[in-house]
Amino acid sequence: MSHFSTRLTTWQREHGRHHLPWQVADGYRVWLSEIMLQQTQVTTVLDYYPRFLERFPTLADLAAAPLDDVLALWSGLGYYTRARNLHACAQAVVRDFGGQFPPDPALITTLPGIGRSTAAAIAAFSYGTRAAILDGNVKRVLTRWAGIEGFPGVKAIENQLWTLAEALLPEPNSDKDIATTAIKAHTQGLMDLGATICTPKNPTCLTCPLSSDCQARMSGRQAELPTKKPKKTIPEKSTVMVLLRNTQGEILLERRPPTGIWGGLWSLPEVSTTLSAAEIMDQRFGLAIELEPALPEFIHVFTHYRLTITPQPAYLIGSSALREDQTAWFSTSAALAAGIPTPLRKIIHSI
DNA sequence: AATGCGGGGGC
DNA sequence: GCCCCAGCATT
Repeated sequence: MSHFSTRLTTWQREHGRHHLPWQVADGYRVWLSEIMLQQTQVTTVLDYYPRFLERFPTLADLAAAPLDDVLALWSGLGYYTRARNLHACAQAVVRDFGGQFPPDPALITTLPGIGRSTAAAIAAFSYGTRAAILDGNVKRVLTRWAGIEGFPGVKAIENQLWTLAEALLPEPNSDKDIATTAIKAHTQGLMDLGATICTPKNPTCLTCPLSSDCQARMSGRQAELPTKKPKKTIPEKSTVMVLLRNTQGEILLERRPPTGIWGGLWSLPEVSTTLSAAEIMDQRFGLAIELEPALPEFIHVFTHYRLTITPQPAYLIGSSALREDQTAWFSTSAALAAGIPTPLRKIIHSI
């Protein structure tokens, strides 16, 4: 029986994915893909990635751009801290590393938005650096192959998986080209195996290069491993979003605080109930408004809570003058082109 | 060590 | 509905 990594890399070269747009030895493109792919499926990223690269062809372009432009292109992708860190990271790479990612993962992890696994992926794909990744795919492959019980999100299990991932890396090779090629095929192989063979449900073990000594397969525990995340009931929340339009049909948007949900995005002002909407809008923005009938409420689901949103249309009575720079009037087309959360996109499309 | 942070694909 | 996705930062 050949070594784990030998079987994996051989399989990857024959059956793995080779035509994803970020499979290039270019630190900028690799990094961008890795950030977009954090907790986000390949099919989703395939939609955003080319648009982003078209607007920001180089890392220097991204570093020089306004954050708002970055958020606009990230709109709908979620986890918006990633976009803010992406922008800050581009500037840090220009400032500290002359515009190129260093090949050492220990240096790469110091950059904003890049943790241990992402740093290893960037180093491995860009330079062939010998470093282990540990994403959702790898956790699934390794817990099954080694028969590791316990939710992989728990620190002790995760540490165990990191140790195993390191131990399974291809042996160092004095031939630099052989070594880098092996690292790339190994790293890509783990991801490809998790995505196409060792899937969460109904893994196709018959075509898996690791099945002969896979502990889960040998004991028929493919469905039990990896151990599921403990379930928790998610809370229900509700909000009223004030859809205020001026005489030109523009919408009042407010920039959200940099941290918390939808951090840094433009969104509608929120109030707790429709009853207090007019009063709050007067107090907070100095705007006199008149309410219209509320639009149908709808539910927006997050990973950690469900939010019932009531869109509350209103029109302006007096002046449209704004006293804060965190608020602004947007035409509907300008709003759709800005960094806004998905529910607001939905509301604008409904009016 | 646990929690917050989006949105959607796929079943 | 439910599970989970090329995780990280913060507490």
